[in-house]
Amino acid sequence: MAEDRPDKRRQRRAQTRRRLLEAGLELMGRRGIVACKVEEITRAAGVGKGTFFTHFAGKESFVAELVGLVLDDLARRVRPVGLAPSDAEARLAGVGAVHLRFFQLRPQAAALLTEACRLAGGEGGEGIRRRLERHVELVAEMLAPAAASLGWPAERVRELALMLIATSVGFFWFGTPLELGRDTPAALLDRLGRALARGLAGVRRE
Amino acid sequence: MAEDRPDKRRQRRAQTRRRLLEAGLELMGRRGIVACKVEEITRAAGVGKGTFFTHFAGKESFVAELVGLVLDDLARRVRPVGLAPSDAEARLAGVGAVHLRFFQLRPQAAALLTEACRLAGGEGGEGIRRRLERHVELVAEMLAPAAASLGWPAERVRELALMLIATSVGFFWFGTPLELGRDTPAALLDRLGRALARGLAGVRRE
Amino acid sequence: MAEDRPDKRRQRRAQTRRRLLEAGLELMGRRGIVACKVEEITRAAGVGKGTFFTHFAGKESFVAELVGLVLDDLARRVRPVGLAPSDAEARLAGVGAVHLRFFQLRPQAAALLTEACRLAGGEGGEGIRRRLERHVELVAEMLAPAAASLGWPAERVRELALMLIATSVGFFWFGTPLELGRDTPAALLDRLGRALARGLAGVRRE
Amino acid sequence: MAEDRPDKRRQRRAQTRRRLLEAGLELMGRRGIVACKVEEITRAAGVGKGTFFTHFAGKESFVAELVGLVLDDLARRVRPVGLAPSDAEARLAGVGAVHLRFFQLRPQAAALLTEACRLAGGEGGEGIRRRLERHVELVAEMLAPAAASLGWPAERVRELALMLIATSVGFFWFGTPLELGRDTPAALLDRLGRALARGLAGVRRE
DNA sequence: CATGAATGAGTTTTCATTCAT
DNA sequence: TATGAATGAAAACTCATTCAT
Repeated sequence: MAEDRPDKRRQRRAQTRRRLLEAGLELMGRRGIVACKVEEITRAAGVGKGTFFTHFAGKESFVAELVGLVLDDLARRVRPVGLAPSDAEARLAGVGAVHLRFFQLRPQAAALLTEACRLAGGEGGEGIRRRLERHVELVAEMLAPAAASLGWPAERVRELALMLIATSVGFFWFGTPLELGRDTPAALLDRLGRALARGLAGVRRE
Repeated sequence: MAEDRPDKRRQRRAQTRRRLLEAGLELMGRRGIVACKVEEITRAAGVGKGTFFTHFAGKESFVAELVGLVLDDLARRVRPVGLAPSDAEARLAGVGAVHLRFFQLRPQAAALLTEACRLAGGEGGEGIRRRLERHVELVAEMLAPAAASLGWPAERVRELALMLIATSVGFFWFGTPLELGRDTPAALLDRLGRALARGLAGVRRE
Repeated sequence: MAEDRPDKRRQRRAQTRRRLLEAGLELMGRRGIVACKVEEITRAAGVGKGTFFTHFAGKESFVAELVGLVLDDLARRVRPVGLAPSDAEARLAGVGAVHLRFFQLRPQAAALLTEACRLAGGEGGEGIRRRLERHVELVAEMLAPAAASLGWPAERVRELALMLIATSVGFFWFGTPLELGRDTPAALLDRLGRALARGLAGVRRE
Repeated sequence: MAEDRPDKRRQRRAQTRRRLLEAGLELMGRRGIVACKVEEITRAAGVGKGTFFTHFAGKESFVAELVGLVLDDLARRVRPVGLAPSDAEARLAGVGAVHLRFFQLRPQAAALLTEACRLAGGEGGEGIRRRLERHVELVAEMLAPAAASLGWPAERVRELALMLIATSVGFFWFGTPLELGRDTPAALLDRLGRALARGLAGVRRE
C-alpha cells in the first residue's frame, strides 16, 4: 500500500529477486533441484508463491539463472589467476585450487551444477548448456599455452579443462553423502590441486 | 507343492529381472533417474508395469541394485590392476585408465552414479551410500602404498580415491551435454589418465 | 504327485477350502474386507495364491460365502430359542442374548457382516443381500407373535427384527475400536439383552 | 502483504471447503468411503482434483473431518434433550428418538460413521476414534442418572450408550440394502425409540 | 489341480503453473 | 505488482485376477 517512489519499488523488487535466488541455491543445492519445491523457495524468501513467477519464467529458467550466478562468481575468482604472469603449471595449479576451494565452501553450488547438467542435455536447457560451455572455454583458454607447449592437441584443450572442472565439482558432489571433502584441510586440498595441475600440465606423449 | 519345472520358471523370472535392469540402466542413464518412468522401463523390457514391482520394492531400490551392478562390474575390472606388481604411479595410472575407459564406454553408468548420489544422501539411500563407500575404499586401498611413500596422511587416502573416481565419472557426466569425452580417442584418454595418476602420485609436501 | 484315491483328494480339497474360509473370516474381520489381500489369506491358509481362485469365483463371492457361513452358524444357535415354548418376551430376550453372545465371541463376524453390508447394496451383491434378508426374516418370524399381540403392524415386524440384529452387530462393531464390549461380562450382556427384549416386547401404542 | 480483499478470498475458500464436505458426505455415504474416489467428490463440488488436497491432508483426514461434522450436528440435537427436566426413561427415550430420526433422515451419515469406524481402528485413525469416544461419552453422561438408580454399574454406562448409538446407526446401515428403515413412519420409529428406552431404562438385576 | 509370475486398470497424491483479486 | 487459491497432468504403486507350467 505504501506508495513509494519507483526507485524504492525497483530496489525492493531487485532485493526480492536476490532473496529468491539465494534461497534457491541453498535449498536446491541441499535437497536437490527436483525435490525442492517452488513453494519452499518462496517461503524461505518470505514472499508469496506467485511472486516467483513474476521474477522467473519457470523453475527451469530459475535454475539456469542460478547456474549463471554460480559460474559468474566462479569465473570472477578464476580469471585473476590467468592474468598473473606465471608458468603453465603454476597457472594450472592456481585454477585447480580456486575451483576446489570454491566448491568446498559451496557444496550447494557443486550440487546445483551437477544436477543442472541433466537439464542442459534436454530441450530447453540450451541456456544452461551454453553457460557451462562458456566456463569450459574460459578454463580451456587458460590451459591452452601449457597444452601447446606439451604437444597436447590444441583442439582438445577443452577436454583438459573439462577434466579439471569435473574433478573439483565431482569431488564435493560425491564427497557429500560420503562425508568426505567438507572437512578436508585447505592445505591438503591445495596439495591435491597442485598435484592435479602438475599431472595435467605434464600430460605428454611418452 | 513341488513344481513340475521350477527351474524353467525361475530361469524365466531371472531373465525378466535382468531385462528390467538392463533397460533401466540404459534409460535411466540416458534420460535421468527421475525423468525415467517405471512404465518406460517395463515397456522397454517388454513386460507389464506391475511386473516391475514384483521384482523390486520400488524405484529407489531398483536404482540401488543398478548402482550395485555397475560398481560390481567396475570393481571387477579395477581389481586386477591392483594385483599386478608395479610401482605406485603405474598402478594409479592403471586404475585411472580403467575408470576413464569404463565410463567412456558407459556414459549411462556415469549418469546413473551421478544421479544416484543424490539418493545416497536422503533417507532410504543407505544401500547406495554404502555401495559407493565400498568402491571408494577399494580404490583407496590401491592408492595407500603410493600415498604412504609420499607423505600423504594415511587417513586421507580416501580423498585421493574419491578424486580419481569423481574425475572419471564427472568427466563424462559433464561431457555428455557438451559433447565432450564421448569421442575422445582412447589414446588421449590414457594420457589423461596417466597424467592424472602422475599428478596424484606426486602429491607431496613441497 | 501323490496319486491318492479320489476320495482323499476331494477331502484334501475340502480341507483347503475350509482353511481358506477360516483364514478369510479371521483376517477380513480383523483388518477389513478391502484391506485384506487375497494373498494374505492364501498365505495364512498355507496354499498358493492361485488356489484361491480355483475354490471361489473371486473375492466378492468369497465374502458372500463367508457371510453365509456366519449367518448359518448364527441361525443354528437362534432357532432352538424359537422352538422352546415360552412367552413372547422371554423368546425375544433369548434371541437377543444369543445374538449378543455370538458376536461378543466373534467380533470378526460382526465386522464382516457390517462391511459386507456395503457390498450387499452394490451390483453383484444380491447373494449377500438375500442371505441377510433371510436372517432378518428368521428373526422376524420369531418376533411375529409378540408383535401381533402388541398392536405392532404385522408387515413391520421385520423392522423389529432388524433393530435387534443391528444392535448386536453394531454394538461390537463400534465397540471394537473404542475397546468396549469385548470385556463386558456375560451377565451384563444378558441383562442388556433382556432389557432390550423387554423394551421391544413392550412396544405399543400409548 | 496485506490483501485487497482477503475477506472475499477467504469466504470463497470456505465455501469451496464446505462444498467439498457436503459432496463428500453425500457420495461417501451413498457409495462407500473406499469406493468413492476423490475425483468424484471434486467433480461433484465443481472444483479441480488438486483443490481437494489444498483443503485436506488426504482422504483419511477428510473422512475424519466429516465424522466430526456429523457428530457435532448430532450432538447439537441430542444435548437439549439432556437439559430438559424429565425422568430417566423419558430422557433416554428422547435421546433414542433423536438418534433414530437423525439417521433416518441422513442414511449417508449412518453409512459414513459405520465405515469410518474401520479407520478408527487403524493407525492414523486416532482423530476419528477420539471423536466417536466423545459422542459415546456425551450419551453416557445423559444415561448415568438412570443407570445409577437402576443398579447398573456406573463404570459400564458407556456400554449402555454404545448400544443406543449402535442400534440407531446400525438400523439404517443394515436397513438400507434391505430397503428397511427409510420408509418406516416416524410414529413407528418413535415407538421403537421409546420401547428401546423403556427396555434400557428397565435394565435391572432381576 | 496347484502354483506363482505376470498383468494393467485404477487410485491417491504431488507440484509447477495460472490467474482472479 | 503481489498473492495464494485453484488446477490437472503426471507418476508411483497396489492388487484382484489370469494363465502357462
